Amino acid sequence: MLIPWFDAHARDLPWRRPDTTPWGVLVSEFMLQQTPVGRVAPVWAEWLARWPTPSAMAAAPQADVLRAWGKLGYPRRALRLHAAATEIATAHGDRVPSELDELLALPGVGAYTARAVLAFGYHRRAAVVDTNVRRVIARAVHGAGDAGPARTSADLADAERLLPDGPQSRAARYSAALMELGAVLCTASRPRCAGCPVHADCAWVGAGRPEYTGPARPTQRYAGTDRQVRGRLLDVLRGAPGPVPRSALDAAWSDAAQRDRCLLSLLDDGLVEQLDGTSFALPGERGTEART
DNA sequence: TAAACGTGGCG
DNA sequence: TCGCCAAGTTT
Repeated sequence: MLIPWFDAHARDLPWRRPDTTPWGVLVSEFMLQQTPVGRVAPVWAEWLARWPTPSAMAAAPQADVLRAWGKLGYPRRALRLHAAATEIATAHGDRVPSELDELLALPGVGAYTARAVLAFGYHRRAAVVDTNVRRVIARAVHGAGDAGPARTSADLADAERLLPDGPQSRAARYSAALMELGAVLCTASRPRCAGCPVHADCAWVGAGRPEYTGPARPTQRYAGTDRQVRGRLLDVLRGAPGPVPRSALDAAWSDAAQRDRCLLSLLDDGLVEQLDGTSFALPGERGTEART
């Protein structure tokens, strides 16, 4: 019932097209780590057109990759994807690995992304546990109002137990369907149980849809945080055609102590390079003259 | 294990 | 307006 529903209602996302390569899937999964589908789609298309293979991306300077990443957020992901591309190009013959342990060894690839590549890139039997699947399992299997704190190995075991027997491609499709269910129907707020293909078997519905009772997720602020300051600084570098003088970065945030601390952390993360005493640039940037 | 890590849309 | 939330990973 879940797969037929998916057959009929799956969103037409660009990375789901049949001609998408495992590399295309890997790129999409990096971008989708904490960034909504709607913002990823246009950027993903540009990336695949520009860098259709891992080696193509590996050949690009990090600065180009960071600019192309734009405002997707968490730019360390762009650096890790570039590093993964380099490793795939040099150590895997330019082919995205199709073994779980090899995928997990790539920078920026964790339990979710590795299995997503197996399922969506290679149509292999793999349980994917993301925020959507965690919520669906919490409700449909355990009758809870929502997923509480991470229970990583238990969720993975639950998800694996749900996978249908038979061809691996069918289990892979089931994984996609489970995610889709959480993304479009079994949503965090106001789930649309009417029209849910597993409504009749849902433990949460069976229990009368009880409220979530677990601990509240810690609310994370953004305004005034180092994350915002780092974002501002990086935005200056992305927007400039080349290296910028320190004064350009100084203008991005008034609190000098916080600004300096954040610049140091960006340098430490490899997201920014210092070219000389007074000029800064995205890593791998060509050109040496600072512009005002 | 908890905290850090960007950004923007929506109710 | 503002809190919530979005296909996580790393340290």
